[in-house]
Amino acid sequence: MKVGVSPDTFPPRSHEAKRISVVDAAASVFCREGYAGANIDLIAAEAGVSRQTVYNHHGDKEKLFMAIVRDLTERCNAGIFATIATFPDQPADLEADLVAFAVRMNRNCICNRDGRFLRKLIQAEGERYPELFAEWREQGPGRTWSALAARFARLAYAGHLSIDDPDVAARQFLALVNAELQTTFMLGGIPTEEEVLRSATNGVRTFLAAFGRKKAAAARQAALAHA
Amino acid sequence: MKVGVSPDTFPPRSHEAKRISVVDAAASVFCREGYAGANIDLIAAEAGVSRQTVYNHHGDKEKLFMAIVRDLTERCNAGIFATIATFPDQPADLEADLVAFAVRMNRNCICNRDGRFLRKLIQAEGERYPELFAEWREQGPGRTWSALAARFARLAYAGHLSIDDPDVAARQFLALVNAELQTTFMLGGIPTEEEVLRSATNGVRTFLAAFGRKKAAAARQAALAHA
DNA sequence: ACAAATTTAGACAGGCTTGTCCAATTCGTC
DNA sequence: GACGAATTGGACAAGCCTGTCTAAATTTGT
Repeated sequence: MKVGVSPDTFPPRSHEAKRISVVDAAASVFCREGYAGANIDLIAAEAGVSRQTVYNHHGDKEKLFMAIVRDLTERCNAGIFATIATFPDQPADLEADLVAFAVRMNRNCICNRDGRFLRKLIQAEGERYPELFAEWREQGPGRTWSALAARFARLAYAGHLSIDDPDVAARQFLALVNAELQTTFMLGGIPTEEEVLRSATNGVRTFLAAFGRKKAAAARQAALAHA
Repeated sequence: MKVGVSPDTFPPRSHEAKRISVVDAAASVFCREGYAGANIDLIAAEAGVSRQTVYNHHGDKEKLFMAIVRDLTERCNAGIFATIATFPDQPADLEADLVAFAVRMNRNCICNRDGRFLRKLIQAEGERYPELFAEWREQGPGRTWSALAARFARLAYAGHLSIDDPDVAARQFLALVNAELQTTFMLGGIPTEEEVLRSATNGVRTFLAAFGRKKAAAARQAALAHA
């Protein structure tokens, strides 16, 4: 929208800076206090601006909330796709590469500020704003899991894995590498680097035991036949 | 406190009935609206009592909230341990029995009213009441996972599974059988019976591919040696 | 049927929050 | 240095919510 001869300078500099400041503070307060408990005065104070400035920029408590969610959704999706782009398509050491990928995924998308905030807002207010979070649902998990599934399918096609349903495998991969962080996530905490690494290591090990090419394939076929 | 010759009849009947009614309504409203957004008038109306009765029984909004959380925690833990007691220690058909167990676990503990409510309250207000939820953390996930790990260890000892670390296996089991329900949980929804069954089936299949006795053991050892 | 306890509806004060308005001040730009 | 736009602090009305109080109505046990 901002079309001008000299880009990025037309709107006054600190105007946009304050807007960002307000958005950041609002995300933090909405997360901490919930929608009803979030207090515009507190947001303004935390952003270092006056209450009137908050209203000037975003008009309304509800509009402000919507802006926050859209902002977080956009940034999180961008981060997730950027990280999926680093998927090890041609792994040197499959286990080590997948562990590293899982750690990146956690650090850059799930444990970082935006990820934690968006998750909490969705959990807390998702039912109240269906249309807002339906957008997230389609753009986020839907596209993300497909993209990840495509990478796993390619890895299987190249002979590194033995996978029947790449979509299922992708979801299970994410579930496994986060298996030991659930309690921490539940309480809104931030796992340590070591916890993230251990959960990813254990998760990838089990994932490869199930989907690895070597001998697991036989066991997997046996299990399927047995069912 | 209620010491009497004829137990359970000393306090008037509908007194306790109203108390339960208030607790149920409060759980629902706290969940839906968040702590700050929960409105005592609405709780009273939803419970079919007057506002004053709510105050007579629980004294305070915060005390009421505490009572709700304690109540839910207690009931959920009881349900979880009751369900763990149905773990297939001597499986006829390991895959089918584990799938059935996973479905029971989901239906009776995670997807039911108490489970969904407690999860949402912990996520939303956990940081605000650390001592309250610390109790849950120790009594809930801590003891639950240990108990489940013990069952898996017994299954491995009996030769049905090949497990190195039962605690890790137990957490991964739960993560796998819930892998496809994450998005639904996140938005507070209730998965259909079919979704629960499919997620459990896929999860158990992968779990057995990784920890099953037949040939996966060899693959697992290979993966370990390779790391 | 009686007496005690509980419940109810409504009014009420006190406090907090949202959103608006306005005059004074500061900031960025020419 | 001067102009215009943005920001500030504060006051303000309106509404909502909590928690208390009261008198009337209802329920309970005997």
